[in-house]
Amino acid sequence: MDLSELNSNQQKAVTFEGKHLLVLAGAGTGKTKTIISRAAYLISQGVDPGKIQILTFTKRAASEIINRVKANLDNSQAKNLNGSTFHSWCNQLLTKFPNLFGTKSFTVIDQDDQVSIMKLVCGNNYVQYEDLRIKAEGLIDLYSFARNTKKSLSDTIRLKLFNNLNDEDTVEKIKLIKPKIEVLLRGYEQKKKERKYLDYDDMLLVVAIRLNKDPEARRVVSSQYEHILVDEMQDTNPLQWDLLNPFQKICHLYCVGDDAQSIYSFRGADFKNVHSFKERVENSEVYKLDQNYRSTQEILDISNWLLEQSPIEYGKELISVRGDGSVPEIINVENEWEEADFISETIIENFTKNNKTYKDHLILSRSQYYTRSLQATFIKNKIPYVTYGGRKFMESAHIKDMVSALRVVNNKDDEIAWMRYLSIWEGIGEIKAARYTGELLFQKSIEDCIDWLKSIILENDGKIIADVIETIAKNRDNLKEAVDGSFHLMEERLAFKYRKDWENKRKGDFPVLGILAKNYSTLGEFITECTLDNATDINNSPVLADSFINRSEDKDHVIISTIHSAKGLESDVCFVLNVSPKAFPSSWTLGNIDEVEEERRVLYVAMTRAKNQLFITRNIHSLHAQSSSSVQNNGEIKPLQPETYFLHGLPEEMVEQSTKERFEQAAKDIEEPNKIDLSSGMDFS
DNA sequence: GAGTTTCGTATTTTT
DNA sequence: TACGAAACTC
Repeated sequence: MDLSELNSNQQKAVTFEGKHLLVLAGAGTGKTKTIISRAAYLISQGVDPGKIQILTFTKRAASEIINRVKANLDNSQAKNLNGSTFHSWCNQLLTKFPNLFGTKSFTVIDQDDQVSIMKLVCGNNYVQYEDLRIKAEGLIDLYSFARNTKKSLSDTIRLKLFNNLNDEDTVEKIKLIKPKIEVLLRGYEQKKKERKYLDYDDMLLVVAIRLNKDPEARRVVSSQYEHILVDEMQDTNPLQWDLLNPFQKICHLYCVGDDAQSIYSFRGADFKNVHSFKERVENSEVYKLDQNYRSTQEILDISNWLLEQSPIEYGKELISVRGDGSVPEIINVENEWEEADFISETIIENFTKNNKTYKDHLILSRSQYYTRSLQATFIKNKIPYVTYGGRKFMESAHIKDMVSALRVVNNKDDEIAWMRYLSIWEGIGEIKAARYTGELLFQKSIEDCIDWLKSIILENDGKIIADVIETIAKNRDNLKEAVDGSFHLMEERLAFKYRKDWENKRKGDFPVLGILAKNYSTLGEFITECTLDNATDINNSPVLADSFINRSEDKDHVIISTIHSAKGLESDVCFVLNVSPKAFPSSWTLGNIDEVEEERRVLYVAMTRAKNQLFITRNIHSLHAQSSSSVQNNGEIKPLQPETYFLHGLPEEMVEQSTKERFEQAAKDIEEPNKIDLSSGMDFS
């Protein structure tokens, strides 16, 4: 274990000898490096790698950390090191100790499934649902938020639906709708129980509750772990804290985080939690890292400036070890196509003339949705790219269809899966599917279900409906065969259902699913892992790394990422898209201070990804709208306040506005925002 | 009742 | 986009 590459503060943190530690590390100060070195250090000190558990929020972060620890040591030394997301860790515990947690057999459901169940419940409780203008999605959001933050339903309703107002009028309104919402949420819980479903939050909750109240459970689990290493501590929510808390009695907690990078409050995270670490954890220390190794000083200057404008005191000033570089540039564009053109041109120029690779470029967007035109432009210009944080493989409709067949074999009471599976077939719509599902739930075993299917729907291609299930049931021990065999039977129907983009988009996913399946020995494991593991980009999947698909790290391509998915990433040249009024902060925040400040941190995270060059694009039309007023969708005219734009008041010398000719006029307009402009910001296209 | 087409609408962020 | 609801046809 070589400590010479670490500075003295990092060394101090890595070789910490006390019980528990929180490392507060600003952006680019070596947070990931510290956690990696810590794991390697512990192993080199003789700790059994199997007794170290690294916890992260995304699968990618987990596998990256594990891989880098391995690279740090002789490969075999770190072989049993555990790294997983909070959810997949809990799943391991639930599977490993089914008796302890009372989880003999269960099906993990994702958000789509949650919504499907909630829709069923709303249908059954029309009286409550009728005049409640909340969609099933909204109800699930409320439910999940309340459980993650451990807030009461009333408080959650106030916070989410009434902008946290507390006046008499609001209190009355809440009193009125709360009982209705409660009936629906209880209905949802009932359904979950009946069908043995665990949603994402349940996975954490079941483990947390048991560990907190049962010393025996703590004893059993404590024999498994000595050190828990937590990445991105600022993003933990009260529920996750409940999960970690019991471990302070039985393990060493080693947490790293940065309050200025907390961007998950929508999931219940509260960055102030890191501030109370010392009070909540006995025998703990807090260390700080503040030397930035990533970026040039100019990039840190604008990032520091952004944080200074916040009413929240972060007490943070990043200082660059690397020194000066070039000033960040703001590119003012007409529209997103011009934005896309600018980025394409810059990348191509860097690639052909400036000796840079595609990989040196990172493009960050507030939302996945916004990168559409950019992706189109990249395709046109033949710029290779990958996206992080996009639609997920396992979430795509055709894969879910196939998985629904696997699910009913795994758990024949899986109502949602039966509905989906039956609806695939010709002649079966919502009504018939519901009727059949009702019958199937009465059957004792999957074999009975197969017999029932055969007996009832032999006409048309009815037989195939049973055959698919039978094929899977027969191949429970050979999942690849189960997938390939059932696909063979379903292909014709699926090809028809998705005929619009079957050949070039969907068809190829099924062999991939088969390869994924090969790695699992039981259906339950496979289904659960697929649900939890956002086996997102197939290129990056550790499971597929050894198969025919190359790993994305080996290829050269631009990365397009949402800012949320970009934590931990860094890049030579970084573009932050559409930093315009009403986008930063988003008009969705409605001026709610906590949300606005979170948006500020989102932008902060984005800016601090850049090593040498930071490009910020923005739309000139929204700048004009800024100085006038806007018509709300209720017809009300609401004046916009200039200070609700993060870059308002940015000192001129901190950035360079684009010098390209076609941007010059725009730059002038920004200096004189009140000038009447005939192209008043209305986009008639 | 099922299937098809069209239209509209809403799209922050993730496990 | 892309998904769902509504409108239309069989």
